[in-house]
Amino acid sequence: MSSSLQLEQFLPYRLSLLSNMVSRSIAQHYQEKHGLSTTQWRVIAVLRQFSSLTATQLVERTAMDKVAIHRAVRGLIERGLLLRREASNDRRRQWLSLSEEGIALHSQVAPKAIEYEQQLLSCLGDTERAQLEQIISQLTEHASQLEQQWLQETAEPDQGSPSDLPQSSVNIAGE
Amino acid sequence: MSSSLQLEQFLPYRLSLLSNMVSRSIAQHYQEKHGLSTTQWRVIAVLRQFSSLTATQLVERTAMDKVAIHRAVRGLIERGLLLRREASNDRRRQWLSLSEEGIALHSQVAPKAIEYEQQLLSCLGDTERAQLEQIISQLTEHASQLEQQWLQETAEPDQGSPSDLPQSSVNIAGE
DNA sequence: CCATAATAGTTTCAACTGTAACTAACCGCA
DNA sequence: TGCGGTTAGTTACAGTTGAAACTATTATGG
Repeated sequence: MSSSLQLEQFLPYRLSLLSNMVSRSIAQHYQEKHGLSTTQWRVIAVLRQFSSLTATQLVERTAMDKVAIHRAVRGLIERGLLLRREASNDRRRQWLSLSEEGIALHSQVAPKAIEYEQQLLSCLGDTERAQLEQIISQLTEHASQLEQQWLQETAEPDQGSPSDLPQSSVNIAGE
Repeated sequence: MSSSLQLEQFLPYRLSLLSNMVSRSIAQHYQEKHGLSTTQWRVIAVLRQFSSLTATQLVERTAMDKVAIHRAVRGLIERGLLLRREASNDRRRQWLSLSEEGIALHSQVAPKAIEYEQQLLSCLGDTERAQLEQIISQLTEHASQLEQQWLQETAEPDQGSPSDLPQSSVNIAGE
């Protein structure tokens, strides 16, 4: 029983700390030097890979919600970093792609991001990196399933069993 | 060279995805069932451990900024979940502690959080869990150092060497 | 075909968040 | 004692965020 946790021991909390720190570090760079939000940078990164996507496809690929994508895209278009043209077969859709300037910006920022990743990982050996990759994949997939479950549990409208699954009577947790 | 990354391969992005998923799952529960924000829940969790802390100590222990803590605390006091009394020796400070109701609430939420952590980790073997713990610790410490560095780099007001450390000329990155 | 539903993108609004400024209390040293 | 500097907590404000409503267009099925 690894019950009786403290906040500092609690995996979700530690993950959140780490992730925030990492995000802040990189965001620092592209925000202050290039005036990009995180969402905007993600849009650019994804469009560099896929050349041309619709907003909905961006939503799928970046795991951000459509309002966020909309706003990011609007800002990028205003700055001339993105091009937009209507899809010929469906006038609701519009294809988005990087402009020359967008590509140029990407090639300024991407190396920095990669550099950061390298530096971050430099504290791990090759084996550890492989383990990390593997573990994150597993956790992500599993967490995605759990999210569904927990979402439904919460959504249940009636009494049923408010606190079934009597669980360790213990101490803490965060996040 | 692990250059030429795609967003889905980029560690900071993957970390962010995982962390958000995990946070959302748990937050789901204490937000919808108990009307607690993440910060509020963290405050409760920490105060359950330490019985009595000042706001400043909470800031240190939760890694959230003082305005966030202030607002969380105010909300909790209004709901009668927290007690506040002025420190005798320093009238600026005030000791915060859980009320009976606060403790009761904690004992409703904590098991759920622990249960979630258990479920999440159930997709890993014992070895993997140990590795994960270890790697996260290392990364967190290292990331904390890097954050300082990158912060300074950005803050540098002059030209100096805008892009020293010529790095892989490559492809992508997110976040 | 027309009516209904679904989808893509956009707008609105209210809540949340962080930065910076502010107030009150303490500290230290002359 | 009293004045600059520091610290604890609070407030104000401006920017960001997400849920839900809305518009325009396309798909469906009777």
